[in-house]
Amino acid sequence: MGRLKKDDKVIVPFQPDRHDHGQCISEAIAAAETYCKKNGLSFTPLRRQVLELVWSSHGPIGAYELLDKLRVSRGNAEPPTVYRALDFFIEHGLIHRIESLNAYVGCGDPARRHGGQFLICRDCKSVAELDDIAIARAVIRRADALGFEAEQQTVEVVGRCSACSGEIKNG
Amino acid sequence: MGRLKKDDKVIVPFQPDRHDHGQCISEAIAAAETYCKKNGLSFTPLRRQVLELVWSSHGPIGAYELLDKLRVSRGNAEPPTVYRALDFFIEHGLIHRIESLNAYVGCGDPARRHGGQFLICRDCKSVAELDDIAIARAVIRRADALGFEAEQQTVEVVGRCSACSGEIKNG
DNA sequence: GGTTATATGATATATTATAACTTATAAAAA
DNA sequence: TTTTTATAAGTTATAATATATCATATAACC
Repeated sequence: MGRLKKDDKVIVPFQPDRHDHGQCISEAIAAAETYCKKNGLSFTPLRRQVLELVWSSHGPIGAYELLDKLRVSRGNAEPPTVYRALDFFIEHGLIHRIESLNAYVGCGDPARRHGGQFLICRDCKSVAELDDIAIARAVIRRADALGFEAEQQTVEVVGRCSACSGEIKNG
Repeated sequence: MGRLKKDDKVIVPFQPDRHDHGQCISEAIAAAETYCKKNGLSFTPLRRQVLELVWSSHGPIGAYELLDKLRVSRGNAEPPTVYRALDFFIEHGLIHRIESLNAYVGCGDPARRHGGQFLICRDCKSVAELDDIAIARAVIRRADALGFEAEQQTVEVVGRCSACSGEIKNG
């Protein structure tokens, strides 16, 4: 394995079962609320609820799965309700859309502007979000060499996480 | 601007109007046919036609747009016809799917195995495919640092191509 | 030629997302 | 504080993308 260098972060690591999930969610919601307050964005009850649902899945979740969960408390919810909330958060960097899964995940670091970088385990479906500046820079460097002004970059890597590849080796 | 180094390629550059398109298509089809022959894959008339249509758009094209074009000569074509052909080519690396656009492009270099790296111009909608080893390596390095076995990586960069950003500067 | 595998045709339906119009709520201006 | 304006949410309908399934045809193999 390589080593982590400064400037690199694993925003959301692979450890779905090894943390206090409830605390994880409430911290994310609090951070989002703070972020919205600072930026004059309205953090409505509906939006809060949608964000909580996204975080409580703690992995990518689809819009319609989200809608089902939302309907538990809001029986009348319809697709636009969910999509509007998702769009709002995506626009402000609080949720990322994973294109290759048509699914959504909470962003662990909304303050720092970044494109999405995801490691997606094809076995356990868990997703780790990165913020790897070496990758981002390599992208910008090449875009620049072609006179292309890069505004938003998305990196989605499919493979096997350490837990899942370990399972095969061991079992 | 930076410089291009060895090992780096621009597979499909931004130059939608500056090349012999007919030749470009026929070369791609010929390359695909050769590739299929070498690998024991059946390059049927239907598949050939779908691949031609993808290449003739010379930019990302959606499945249903493709279906419409296919129906000009095959009035009975239905979605599965298009999706099967697309899936076949994607599986064998002859077509890439651009996730953020739900669209498909011909791959200019099927022999060399690679994930998709795309620069997508938000103004003129043109797409350049890269095969930048520095980017790919940066991704693999970080994945490796996390014990993640990267199998397939996709990089999609949205921004403005040189022609479009030039137009603004000049006009 | 008969058997098997592969490809395509055809019908139906699933999944994901948005348009457009209405009502409610909040923020700003008068 | 009423009016105005902007923003958010409710509601209905439909668009856009993709797949499941079963039937038929074609190619490859024995």
